[in-house]
Amino acid sequence: MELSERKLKILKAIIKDYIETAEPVGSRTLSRKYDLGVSAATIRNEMSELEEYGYLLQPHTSSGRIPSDKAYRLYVDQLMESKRLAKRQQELLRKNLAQKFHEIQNLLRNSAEHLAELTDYTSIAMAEKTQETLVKHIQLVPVDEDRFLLVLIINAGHVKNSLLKTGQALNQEELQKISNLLNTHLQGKDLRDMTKEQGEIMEEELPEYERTIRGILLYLREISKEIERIDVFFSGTTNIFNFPEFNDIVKARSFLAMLEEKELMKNLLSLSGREGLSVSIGRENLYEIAQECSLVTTTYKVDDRTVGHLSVIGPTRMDYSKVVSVMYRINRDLNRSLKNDF
Amino acid sequence: MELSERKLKILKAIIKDYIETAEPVGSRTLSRKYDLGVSAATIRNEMSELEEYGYLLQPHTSSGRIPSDKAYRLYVDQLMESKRLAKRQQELLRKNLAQKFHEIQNLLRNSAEHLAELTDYTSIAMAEKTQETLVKHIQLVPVDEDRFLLVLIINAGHVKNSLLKTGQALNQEELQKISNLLNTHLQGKDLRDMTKEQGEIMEEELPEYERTIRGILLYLREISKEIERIDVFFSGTTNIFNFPEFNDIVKARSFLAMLEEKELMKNLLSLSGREGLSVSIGRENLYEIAQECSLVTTTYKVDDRTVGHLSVIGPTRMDYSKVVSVMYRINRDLNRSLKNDF
DNA sequence: ATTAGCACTCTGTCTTAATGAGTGCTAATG
DNA sequence: CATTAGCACTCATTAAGACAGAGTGCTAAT
Repeated sequence: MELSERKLKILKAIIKDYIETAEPVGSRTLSRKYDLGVSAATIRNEMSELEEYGYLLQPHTSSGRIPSDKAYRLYVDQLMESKRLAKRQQELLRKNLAQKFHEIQNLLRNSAEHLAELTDYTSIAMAEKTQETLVKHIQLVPVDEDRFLLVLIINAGHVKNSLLKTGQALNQEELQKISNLLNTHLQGKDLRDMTKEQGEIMEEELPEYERTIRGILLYLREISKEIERIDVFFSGTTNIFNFPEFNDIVKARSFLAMLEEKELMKNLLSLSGREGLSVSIGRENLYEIAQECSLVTTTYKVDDRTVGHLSVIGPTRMDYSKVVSVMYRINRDLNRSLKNDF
Repeated sequence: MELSERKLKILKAIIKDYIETAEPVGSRTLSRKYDLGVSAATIRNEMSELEEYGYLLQPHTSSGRIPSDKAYRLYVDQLMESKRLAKRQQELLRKNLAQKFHEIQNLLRNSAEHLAELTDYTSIAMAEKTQETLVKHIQLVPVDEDRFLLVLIINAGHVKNSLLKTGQALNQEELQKISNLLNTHLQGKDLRDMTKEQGEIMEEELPEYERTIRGILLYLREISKEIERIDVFFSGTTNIFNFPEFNDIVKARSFLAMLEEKELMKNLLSLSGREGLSVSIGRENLYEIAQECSLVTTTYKVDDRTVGHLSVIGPTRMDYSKVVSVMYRINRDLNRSLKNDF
């Protein structure tokens, strides 16, 4: 079903107006505000047809019309024009680019903060949990008489460390000996598979360090849970109060409650964005609470492994043009950083 | 100015009732609901005097009265009785205790989550920024052909690490040589004082590793900023929607906006809690936006150094008795964990 | 000193009426 | 024949007025 040139023009005007004002738009306002070259009555007829086709909705019989999810989809895919970034935005982006980060989490978190400031919506950063937890390298580093630092490098480039108590005085050489033992036995093994037997074999080999080795094994098993923790950051959560659709305390609350559900957010982002930049609008989102929102999500990879998502969430009446433009830029910058630094 | 027995009894009843209902309480309700042994008229007279003394406020001429900050202060210091924890709470606390954490941040974050669930208010966890950033130990650990891991231990027990590129192939022995060099020159030095000259001296000593050393120095200077980052976590932020005093969208918004201001929160917590458990009520808080809230804050130390705060924030009409009881327990548990594990 | 009775105050809620933006339909127009 | 002007009708929002309910302060009685 192809829409006529004129219908597209009218639809685009309606969407633009609604994005701007959040008010249902009527035929008269439209003809007065935009130069469409036809009278209000004609627009009325066209609008009526656009409603039949499912592009417009009428909140009640005698009100103006608002765009449907279908209309936004058409708008995002075909109608909208990319926006030039404002000076203020350009500058912020330059700053974002200039900083250096040594952990992907911090990089994402920082970008999320800028993203929220640039778009005036709520931004979400998510550091993807590690899929595998294979031991790559273990190193014990001396600290005090009775403490040492265990450094654990996992295959995916993740590093974990922790101060552990020895229970016995150990010098650097002894620690190195234990490190070597651990590496020969555990390299390539999955953290979740640290069995008791594993420990016993090692303890037999260096029985004088039995207690220390046992402590380490215990720690490795515990840490595997911590590594799988999902990290989700937000910025600009209070921005939603700017939008009349969330002026209702119940709506605002359920929006914020949704953000607090980390598991849900994780799935939402993973589902919404798989490759590059993607937009999911209203009911396209699988979760009901998110169906009055739209998400623009970018996905980041290092060596073909997804390491994180960056996302903007707002009402379906979102300034897609602005958001997409900003995210394209951030996406480009971030990918550059990731390539260079990780 | 000493309050009579009867006045105290009435005041306590008013506070209890207001904490429960959030409605200004009048003399009739009071005499009907609580067994005070005197008529409504007498209560009226007493209330009128309590108002003169500054313990009660009257929102408008013909309404009931609400407690002032002064009244809450009296209540917290002298009137309230500690509450026994409910079964549900006991259980959650046991769970909280059972988990092991290897980073103070995670420990605090987790406790904050439980705290919010237990009290039905908003909880805040703050990991205090490190005051000093003196190098305690540096260790380089081999990873790939072209990458190694730098582990940095700072005096306060903080550990930072990062994957760095060598720019040249380095084996374990060579890395150890560089580690030793770094330790002899940098131990005890402040991270913020890493000067160029410092680097040049070291580069002269091992000129063949010039590039690597330069990279490390650069990293150390950068990381000093990251270490000072404040970490603030929240839990139960949407709980405030349960309270009628935040049913106004403007109030709710400004509350949430306050939480987003990390610097402000940091100061608020640091000021509010210095030792053990402290309560700051309404206008006792220095920041204006926090003056309709009360904070119950606990402070945590390791080796006499403040490492974090845990706090509950809610309306001044807070169930102090419940909150204080819960926090005493968490405080005890947490101090135990800190003593054992850090 | 305490209490019952009463007039008065203020808020919140409900009803009603007025306003205004918008629609759909019909008939006129180029 | 597509377009447009005109008109009756719908629905939401807002303002004003009426009313009930909870509370107070004061006075007089106990």
